[in-house]
Parts: sequence; C-alpha cells; structure tokens
Amino acid sequence: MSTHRSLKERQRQEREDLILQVAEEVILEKGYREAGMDEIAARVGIAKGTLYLHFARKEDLIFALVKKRLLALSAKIEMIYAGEGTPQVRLEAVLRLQYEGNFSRHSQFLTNMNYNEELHTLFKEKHDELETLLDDFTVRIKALFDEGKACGEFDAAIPTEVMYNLFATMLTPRLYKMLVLGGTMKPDELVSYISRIFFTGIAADPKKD
Amino acid sequence: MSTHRSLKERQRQEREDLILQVAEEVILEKGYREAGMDEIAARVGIAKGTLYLHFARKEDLIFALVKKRLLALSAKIEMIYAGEGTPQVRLEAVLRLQYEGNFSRHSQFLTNMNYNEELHTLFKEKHDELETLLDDFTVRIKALFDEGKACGEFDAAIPTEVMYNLFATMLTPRLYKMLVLGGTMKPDELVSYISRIFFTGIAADPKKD
Amino acid sequence: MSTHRSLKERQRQEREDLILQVAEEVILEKGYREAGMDEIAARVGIAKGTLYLHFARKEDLIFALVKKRLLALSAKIEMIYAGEGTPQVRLEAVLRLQYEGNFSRHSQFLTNMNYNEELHTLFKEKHDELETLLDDFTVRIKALFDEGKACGEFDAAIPTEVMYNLFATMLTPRLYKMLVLGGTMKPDELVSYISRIFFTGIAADPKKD
Amino acid sequence: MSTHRSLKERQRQEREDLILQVAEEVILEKGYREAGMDEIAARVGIAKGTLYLHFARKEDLIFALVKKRLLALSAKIEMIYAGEGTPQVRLEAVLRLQYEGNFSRHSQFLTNMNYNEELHTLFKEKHDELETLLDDFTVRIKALFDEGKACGEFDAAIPTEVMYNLFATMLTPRLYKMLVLGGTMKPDELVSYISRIFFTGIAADPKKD
DNA sequence: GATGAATGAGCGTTCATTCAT
DNA sequence: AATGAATGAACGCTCATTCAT
Repeated sequence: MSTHRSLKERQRQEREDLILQVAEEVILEKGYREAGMDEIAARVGIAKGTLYLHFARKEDLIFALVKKRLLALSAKIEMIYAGEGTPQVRLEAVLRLQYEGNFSRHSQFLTNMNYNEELHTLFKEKHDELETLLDDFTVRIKALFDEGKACGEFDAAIPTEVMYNLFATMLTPRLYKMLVLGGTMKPDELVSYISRIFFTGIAADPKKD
Repeated sequence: MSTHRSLKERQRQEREDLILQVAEEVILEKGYREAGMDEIAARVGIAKGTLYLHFARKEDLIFALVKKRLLALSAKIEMIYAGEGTPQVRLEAVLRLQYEGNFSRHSQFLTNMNYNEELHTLFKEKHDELETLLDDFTVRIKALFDEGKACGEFDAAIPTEVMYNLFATMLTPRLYKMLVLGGTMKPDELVSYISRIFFTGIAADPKKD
Repeated sequence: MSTHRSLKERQRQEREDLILQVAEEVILEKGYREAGMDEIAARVGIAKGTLYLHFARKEDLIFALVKKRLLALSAKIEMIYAGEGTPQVRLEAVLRLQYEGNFSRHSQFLTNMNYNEELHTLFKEKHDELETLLDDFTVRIKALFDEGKACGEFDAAIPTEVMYNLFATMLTPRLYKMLVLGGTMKPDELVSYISRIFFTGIAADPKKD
Repeated sequence: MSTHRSLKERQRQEREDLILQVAEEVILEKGYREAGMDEIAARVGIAKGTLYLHFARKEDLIFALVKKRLLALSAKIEMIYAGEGTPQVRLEAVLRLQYEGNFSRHSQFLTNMNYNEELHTLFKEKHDELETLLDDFTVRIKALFDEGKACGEFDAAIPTEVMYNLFATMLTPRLYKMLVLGGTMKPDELVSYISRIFFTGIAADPKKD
C-alpha cells in the first residue's frame, strides 16, 4: 500500500518534472507570454486540465520552474564552495559548471527571466522567497571573493560587490551562445579564456608583496 | 509649399520620436507584452488610430525603437572609434558612454530586448536588417581590439571574439542596476573598476616584451 | 444473503440521503451552478466517482433532490388533508408546517429552484414527471378550497385557482426570511398574521348568508 | 459638434439599452449562468469585444440591469405614491402596474435575481448600493400602509412589516405566470381578485368604528 | 464497489488591428 | 490626416464527466 502510494507519488513527481522541463523548452523558444498552457500540455502529452492539477496557475508553473533552477544552482554552488582549492580554483569551477551540459540552458532560462520586467511584476508577491533563493547563491560567491582577498589572491582594493557582479555578469549565456553555439570554440576553452582575463584582472598586485 | 511640406514632415517626425520615447518608457516599466498600444497612445496623447498611421504593427514600433537605439549607439561608437587615443582609451570611452546619462536606460532597453526570446521570433523576418545594424557596432569594437593587439597593448593570444563578447557583456545594465541604482557607487567609479579589471586582464604580458 | 443485500441496500440508501442533504445545503449556500460536484463529494466524505455511482449526472442529483422534497411535502399535505377540521383549519396547518422546523429550509430550496430558469431548461425532459409531483400537492390544496367554498367558509365568487396560487405564493420563504430570520417575530406569530389576513380576505361575505 | 457628440452619445445609450434588454431576455430564458456573453453579443448583433466596451465585466452588466429595473420601479412607485387617492387606491395602482405590460417581465427578472443565491454572493461588494435602491421602493410602500392605518383604512393591529412583506410577495410573477400566461384570466381581473382578498384581509375592523 | 486522476469543451476576458466617420 | 468604436482570435482557467486501477 505504502509502496503503491509512493509509486503513484513518484510518477506524479516525474510528470511534474517533465512538465517543468517542457515548459522551460517552450519558454526558451517563445518567451514567457507566448508559451501557452495549451501548447505546454500538448507537448507533455496531457490535457490542459491535467496541467492545472499540478500547477493551479500559469504563474505558479513559472515560479516553480524558476525556483527549481535556482535551487539546483544553489546546490551546485554550495558543493563547490564547500570543496577544496583556493578561492580562484573554486570560482573557476563555478564558471565551468555554468558553461557545461544543461546548465548553459538553465542559465539562459534564468537570465531571460531576470531580464524580463514582466516577471518582476508577476512575482511581486513572491519577492521575499525569490530573494532568499538568490541569497543562497550570492552569499557563497561573495564569500569566495572575500576569502581570496584575505589570503592575498585577489586585490583587496576592488570592492567585493564589484567582483561579484562582474563575475555574475560573465555567467550570462551571451558568451556561450556567441562562441560555443556559434562553433568558434569549445566550452572549456572559453572558460579558460574568461578565467584568465577575469582572474588576472582582479589579481593582487605582486609588487605589493 | 515645400516649406509647408517639410514643416508637416518635421512635426510628424517629432511625434514619431515622442512615440518611440514613450514606448521605451512603457516597455521598460512593464515589458513588451504588457505594454499595450492603448496605453502608449494615451501617454503620447494621441488616438490609437494615429499610432497605427506611424507604425502599422506593434512589431514595427518595437523594431523601429530597437533600430533607433542601435543607430544612436553605432553613431556614438563611430565617433569614439574615429577619435583619438590608444585603443584602450577609446574602449574606456565606450564604457563611460554606456554608464552615463540616458544611455544606461537605452542600454537596459536593448539588453531586455536581447534577452527576450519572444522578440527574436517576432523579428525573424527582419533578421538580416538587424544583423547589419549590430554589425556597425560590432565591427568597430573588434577593430579596436585588433588595433590594440597590433600595437602591443592587448594580449594577442586572446581571440578578438572573446575580448569583444566579454566587453559587450559588461555593457549590460546589470552592473549599473546593482551598483549605481543600488546606491553603492557613482557611475564613473564603477567604470574605473571595470576598466581596471578588464584591461589588466587582457593586457599584453610585459615579460614577453 | 437477502439480509446482506438489504443491509448493503440500506447503507446505500442512507448514503444517498446524506448526499441529497449535503447537496441541499451547498445549493442553498451558493446556488446550483456554484455548487460543485467536488465540494458536495468532499462534504459528504466520499470520492467524486462514488457520487456518480449514485447520480449519473449533476442534473439527476438535483432532480432527485427536488423530487424528494416534493414527495415529502406531498406526504405532509396528504396527512393534513386527510385530517380533521374545517378547510381553513387544515390550510392553516399547511401554513404552520411550512414555517416551522426544517420545512422553512426545504421551502427555500424549492422556491429557489422554482425561480431559477436554468433548472426549467435542465428539467425539460423530466417535465411530465415534475408536473405529476406538483399535482399531488396542487390537487389537495385546491380540494380544500373547493370544500371550503362548498361549506360556505370561503367566498365562492373567488376562483379556486386564484385562492390556490395566492396561498402557494405565501408559502414562499420571503416572509420567513425577512421577518423570522430578521428577528422581528416568531414563526407562529407570523403564521397567525398571515392566516388572519388571508382567510379574512377570502371569507364568504356574511351579509350574503 | 456638440450635436455630433450628443448624437453619438445617444446612439451609444440606445445600444446599451438594447444590450440590457437582450441580456434580460437571455437571462429570463436560461438563467444568469447559462446566459453567455457570446450569446448576448450575438443576439444584439455586435462582437463580444463591443459588449466589453459597455460593461467591463459580466457582473457589471447584470448589476446595471438590476439597477435599471429597480430605478424604473422606484420611479413608478414614487409617482404613484405622490399621486392622489386613499392608501388602498394607491397600493392597488402599484399592483396594477406590476401586472401590466412589460412590468410583468421586469418583475420576473427581479424576482429571479432575488431568489438566486449566487447573485447575492456576486453583488456582495455592491450590497450597500443595492440596499439603497431597494429602500427607495420599500420606504414608499411602508409609508402607504402607515398612512392607511393612521386614517383608519387598515387594521393598526397588523404590523406594517407584515403588510409590506405580504404585499411584496404578491408582486411576485407566480400569479401572473400561472393565471394570466396560463390563459385563465386577464391581468386586471387578477389584480381585482388579489386586491379584494388582500385589502379585505388587512381592513380595519368595522366593529371598532 | 470505490477511487481520484485525467479529460476537454466551454467560459469570461484581453488587446492588436481595422475602418467608417 | 486623425479618431476611437468595433472586431474576433486567442488566452488562462473551471468543472462536469469518465475510466483505469
């Protein structure tokens, strides 16, 4: 019985994941507004009504998707943060993460959502929850920069805020789309260029040693 | 008569500019889809029908706006490109331009449009014209990086494509919004931090001299 | 076995009664359309599918409820009709019946249904059956008026049809809602006022005796 | 110009009236919920969007209709109230009004609305405005009963509340539908029977003179 | 029998676009 | 040229009904 339950529950969860995955695809193709509930349902292979058994409102579906992507990102960042290596090594790992596999797609989704003013309006009520989710991410990255400064790896004269935001800007999918999808280079080559430029740029001045 | 003509024509042009300006405001506030033709017309102070005398479709209005902003940007870039100073000096001028005055708003508009997949679909037909407009901008910036490499200012080992796209990424309004609008620092302070990091990062290795 | 059968059958009947009772409550609270099958099932404590084992369509549920209330009413009327006393005394008993206990609720339900055109459309197929049910009620009341005329209690110059319909109109819950629920008076006070007015109104003219 | 304006305005008003009239028809045929905006628009001969230029929400359309009927009713009642004759004569005029011409239809509409619990929920926000509209009607009728009591026409022992509510109950379209539409008698015959019964019923006891 | 997840027709509402004035 | 009333396709969402378990 409990097995039955958990089987059902697992199937439900799997379908919910499928819905989110399909929704992400459609949204990446057409944008949030053009992504109709009808089309998402059709692509998942379920009826519209069934979609509404999982998410009572379109807004909730989108938010669940954003949340899922943010949580996955936070978890990865957390692992890297808790791992070994100098701050630079770990920040490079974050870069690599973002440019590899599906994360590039997830990253594009999150970036698109972030630059869409419409969603900021839509999520006004959920602002606090969103803030908390983003904080998980922000705090770790900033901590790595602070650590780097403390151990003389990064230039303490540059505000952590600047380092963090510049770094976050580089996680944006633009570079990936233009250079990797454009066929110019492979992800790891791109990451090594970015790393080289960025970490040379924020390195502590060796003369001051 | 011809004076009459051109007077009318000028008035028409002025109104068209006003429409574009208002449209930009509304779009920045609410996003493209939420910006209704009704509201734009009302804010301009004209009837909805009149709006359609200027732009036959909402799509055309948006495209005209994107075009206008890209042309203005290109013109500024062209001036800087044709100006004096080392490549780095001129690229820093581009950065300053982006972070000052209204350009921060225009920049935000262009970035939002860029990250909105909906518009990419919408502009499919006009893809070529858009490409040409973007080229005007792209070519100049890349030329400056190439020039810098040639004169030993920038590291020739880093592909120009990488430099260009990284530079373009930093013109994104994220840094402006987080740090300047957030009240942490003034635009010129931010520009000098970015410059320092970026140009140190791409500088030619002095040991190799 | 037959005992088993009839036990099961009794349980089934009990549940059906419960469903009807709950449905009446929900309909009185929200109206027929707003009363969802989901909510009725939930309040009864059964699954929605089970509801459909009892009533194949929402329409059937409503009709069964109307039928049940009409039958109960007819039975009571029949008892009163077959009872003792002058026609007026028995008609007063009908009035008292309507204004006391649960009948005020049932009366409200029947009246609401009667004034809801939606249901008249819905019951088009069942029109004849409904007519028969209503007749049971109508015929007895009319008979009492005729009897009253015959024995000189009521004015024979007033058509029985008028007496009957006026009487039926007064069984409407309006008076109950406004005066009893409004707290102005008790049910039996109200009934005695109504009786006094109505029966004085239709009384045979004493001068003509 | 002003003529133009008022012409347009008049046409608009005429169409709005037509919409309300059609809506009333459809609602009387099918009930409030089954009366779709689509069908109302189609019967009026306009597009659905045009309907929404007149009434922003279905709720508003219904409320406007209720309001219009109540105002019309109040105006008529007011005229009768301010007219000549004993209270009984004037109350009889109210009865006649209700049973003649289109008023019988309007009366049916208002009664249906009144007995539909769904609408009470829908109009919760507008409860106060509705109350005010109803008061215009209620106050006049009660005043007539009080006047009748004062001049010895009606029995002062019967509370005005009872008289008023019983009278209002008789304005219900039941009698009209059963007896006039059923072909049994003409409206004025019906009114005279009702009057006779009701006013005899509430008449002051002549013995007390 | 009992369940409740799944269905999809149908509703109210919006808004880019058209066109008679 | 300028207007704004009129349009109708398309959307998000609901809920009576079905059916595999």
